[in-house]
Amino acid sequence: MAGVNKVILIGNLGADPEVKHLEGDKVVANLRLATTEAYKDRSGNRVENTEWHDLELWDGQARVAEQYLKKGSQIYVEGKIKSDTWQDEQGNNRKKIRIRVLSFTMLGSRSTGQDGGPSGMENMSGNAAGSNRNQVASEPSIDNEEDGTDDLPF
Amino acid sequence: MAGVNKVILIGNLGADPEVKHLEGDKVVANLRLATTEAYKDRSGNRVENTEWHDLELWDGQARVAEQYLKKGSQIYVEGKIKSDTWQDEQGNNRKKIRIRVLSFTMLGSRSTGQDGGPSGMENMSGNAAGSNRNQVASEPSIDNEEDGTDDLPF
Amino acid sequence: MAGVNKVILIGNLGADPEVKHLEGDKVVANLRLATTEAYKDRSGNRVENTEWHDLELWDGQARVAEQYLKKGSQIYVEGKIKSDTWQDEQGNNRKKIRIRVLSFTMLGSRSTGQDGGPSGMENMSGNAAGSNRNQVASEPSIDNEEDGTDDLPF
Amino acid sequence: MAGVNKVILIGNLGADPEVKHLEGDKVVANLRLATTEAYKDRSGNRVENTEWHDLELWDGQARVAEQYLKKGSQIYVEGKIKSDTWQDEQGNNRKKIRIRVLSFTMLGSRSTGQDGGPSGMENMSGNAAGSNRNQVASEPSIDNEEDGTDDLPF
DNA sequence: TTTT
DNA sequence: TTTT
Repeated sequence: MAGVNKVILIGNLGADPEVKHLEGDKVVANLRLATTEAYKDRSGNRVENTEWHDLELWDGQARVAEQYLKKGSQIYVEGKIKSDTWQDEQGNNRKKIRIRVLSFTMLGSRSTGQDGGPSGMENMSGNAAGSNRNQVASEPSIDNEEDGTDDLPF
Repeated sequence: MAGVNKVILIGNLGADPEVKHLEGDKVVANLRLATTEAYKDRSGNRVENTEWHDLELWDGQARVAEQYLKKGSQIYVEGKIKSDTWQDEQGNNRKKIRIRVLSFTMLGSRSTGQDGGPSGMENMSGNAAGSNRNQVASEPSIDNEEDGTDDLPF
Repeated sequence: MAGVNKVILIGNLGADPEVKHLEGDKVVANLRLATTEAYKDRSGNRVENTEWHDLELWDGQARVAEQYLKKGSQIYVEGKIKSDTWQDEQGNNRKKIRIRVLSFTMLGSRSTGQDGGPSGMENMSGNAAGSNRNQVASEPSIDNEEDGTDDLPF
Repeated sequence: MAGVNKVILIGNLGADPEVKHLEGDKVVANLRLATTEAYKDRSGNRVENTEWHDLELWDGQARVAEQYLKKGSQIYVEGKIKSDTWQDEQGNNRKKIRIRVLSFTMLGSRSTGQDGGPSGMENMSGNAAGSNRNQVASEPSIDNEEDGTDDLPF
């Protein structure tokens, strides 16, 4: 008991978020995130290795993702590992792992303009994504007033 | 903007929690936590190095700590670095750093049953302390003022 | 570029480590780790949810795991997500995710002395598994061949 | 025993790195890092709160910091809390906390030029700072094959 | 399949 | 001041 299941990622989106608006005001967003590491192999050659992660966000987080993230966005993500299991057509047990995102933050979104002034976006995203509210998160089917309006950048 | 300030500790309490019940139902608990690392120096001798951390817990967390933690308890802690600044008697600027605990979990409390106690204890603590709260985050049915006013203790 | 891919787990082993000694002195250990979270559903009922993780350890770490871990052991794990992909018999693309363990620490091994064993064990494991190595990592003045032999508690 | 002392930060440098080259090829860099969180107070007003951290890097990390970081740089940092204690002029015991950086990564340093091609810098920093080598930390003398063969199990 |  |  009393387990810990925590994932921390920094990477870039491989595509725009896929967002589904479900009944009852529920929203889910799926993201593909690439984390790349680089190291030198035995011969001293630089090797790059990219891992792709399937992220799942709900409700407030999903709405923020829909609005502010797009292909290429660099984000910091905090979440947990979550597996879905099912039987495929052949009756084999299958398992798929997703990262259930509990909080995220946009990175490096300095509005290109070195000092173009606050685009507002970063702040809003910062606020909404809630790097610091990462202990808060959102349960899909749950009225999640913690962050409440906070997950919504308005 | 959009920062991350996260601390993860595993260690043992150097003393029983110090708990203060304030007006307005607020509670604050202060803990001293030791994290010990061991390594071998150049001569191959084992060296131990202990770092002491000042932890601060509020309200729900503080109450759980008061009830279940004591000197020697091993815990997993998640929180953030928080500095207090003030002027000392000589008028010098002083600064003290504390870890504001956002969640914790009791470890290794294999009911050795030192002194009995409800076997359900770990669960309660696990649940209440919310090791899982931070993964799960929102307790559906629980008034979860966490970040709310909680970051502003007064 | 410059990604982060980090996993932090605390849980219990569902079985003894499976260890394979390969040619060339290489060793790999596979562990099944359960992380359990508890929360209350909308009706206020306590719900437990367990996630099973496939861990993979190499060489020094694997040897320590082989020697000191067993079914039921509670450990802290730090690692990264790593996917294997292949084609199954039907020619479908398949993917399996594992946690590549970079360090681990035994927890709560308060020598209840289930079956005796060297009381110094925890230290050795602590040292060897190197939970602290990853925090210590490089000591400025120390020739820190990293994980090298250092992962071996001898 | 077997403690964990881990700090994860994302923020911006308040000033250029202060670097000291010591005898014996040792180098130490000190950084001031700001992590900002934003939340809404009880009245719904947006509040920003900035925490300043004193970071300490050694050798390889210090050299990379010296070369690539400057005031305003956004970085991801992994390290541990480390306290220095001493007596001040009045004979009072004083304590100062620093974050000993074990790895860092530059963020958002997309060479402004959307696709200006690899400036090289990011890669180098990525490689050197070793977001992924973050369990490894600074190799005094660099050539950091640690994970090297280790990530390649054969 | 663990743990409480 | 903890723990091993």
